[in-house]
Amino acid sequence: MPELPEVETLARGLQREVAGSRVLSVELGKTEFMDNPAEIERELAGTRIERVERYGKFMLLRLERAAGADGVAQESALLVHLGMTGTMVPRPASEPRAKHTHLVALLEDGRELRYIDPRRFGRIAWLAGEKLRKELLRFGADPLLISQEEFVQRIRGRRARIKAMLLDQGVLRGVGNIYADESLWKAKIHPARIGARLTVEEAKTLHAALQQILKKAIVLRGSSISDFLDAEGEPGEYQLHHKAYGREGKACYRCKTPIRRIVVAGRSSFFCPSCQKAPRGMKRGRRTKPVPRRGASKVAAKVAVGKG
DNA sequence: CTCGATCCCTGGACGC
DNA sequence: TGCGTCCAGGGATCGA
Repeated sequence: MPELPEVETLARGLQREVAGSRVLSVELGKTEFMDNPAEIERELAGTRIERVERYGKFMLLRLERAAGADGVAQESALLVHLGMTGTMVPRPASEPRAKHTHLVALLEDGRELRYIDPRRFGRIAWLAGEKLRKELLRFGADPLLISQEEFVQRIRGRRARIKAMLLDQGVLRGVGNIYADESLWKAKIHPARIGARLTVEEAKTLHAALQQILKKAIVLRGSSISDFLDAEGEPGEYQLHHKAYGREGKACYRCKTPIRRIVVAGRSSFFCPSCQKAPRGMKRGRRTKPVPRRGASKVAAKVAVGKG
């Protein structure tokens, strides 16, 4: 699945391969996962891709500035989310198109930039000006840029489970299931722990673990799980370094205890039951056991208005 | 606020 | 070999 390291890898590849190219024409396949297919086709055709960058799990194809409805030039971009199985690759136009190719942008040098996505869990949108700005503001901090202080403050400021928080794109943009589990394993924190109950030390450790893992994964060009390939068609290698994700029943690399899989925040969560101690009140097997909260009355809820 | 459930979708794994 | 079934999972949405 493309998460931050995979998207970063692909965005860097596309920056090398297609930045500066002009799009001559556009062909669309299945379009129900696109925000506004007609607009995408119209706006992309004839424009120039100025640069490609990563934003969370999105790739941003920054486009040449063009006049908006009011005649004033505004910034615009094609937002591409790869979902579970999406990829975007430049290929010679003469090469047969892969099955599930849903967007094809013909470039002036005779290549085509192709978006391929069997499951269509991805998203493609064209946005400009204020709409673009507002869309980007929906997302939280970049996990590679967030300071330790801010990370600790955010994590400890909420009562959601840490796994859910790591996956919440409004908190951190770009972390998905693999890297959430890997960083929690490295930091020795159970995925079902409540964020607000982490110690400052634990939160600091998690911040460091997350950044180290993401950086290493980028160096190794991401994890190739469901046939992820970079812009050159090469698989990543980080999947060979996974310590928790996908290792149910296998020995923990630290203590030999078999790795377990539970569902947290609706997602498979792999962890070492020995290194990553379960929070109190969550003993084995028992799910749906909410921690009783003192003082969380309706009165308190009513007062809690007017907070961002 | 936070939760779980449900839906979207296809391919791969598995059982017979 | 060829079915049918189950499952994976990011994100939107909805009800609790």
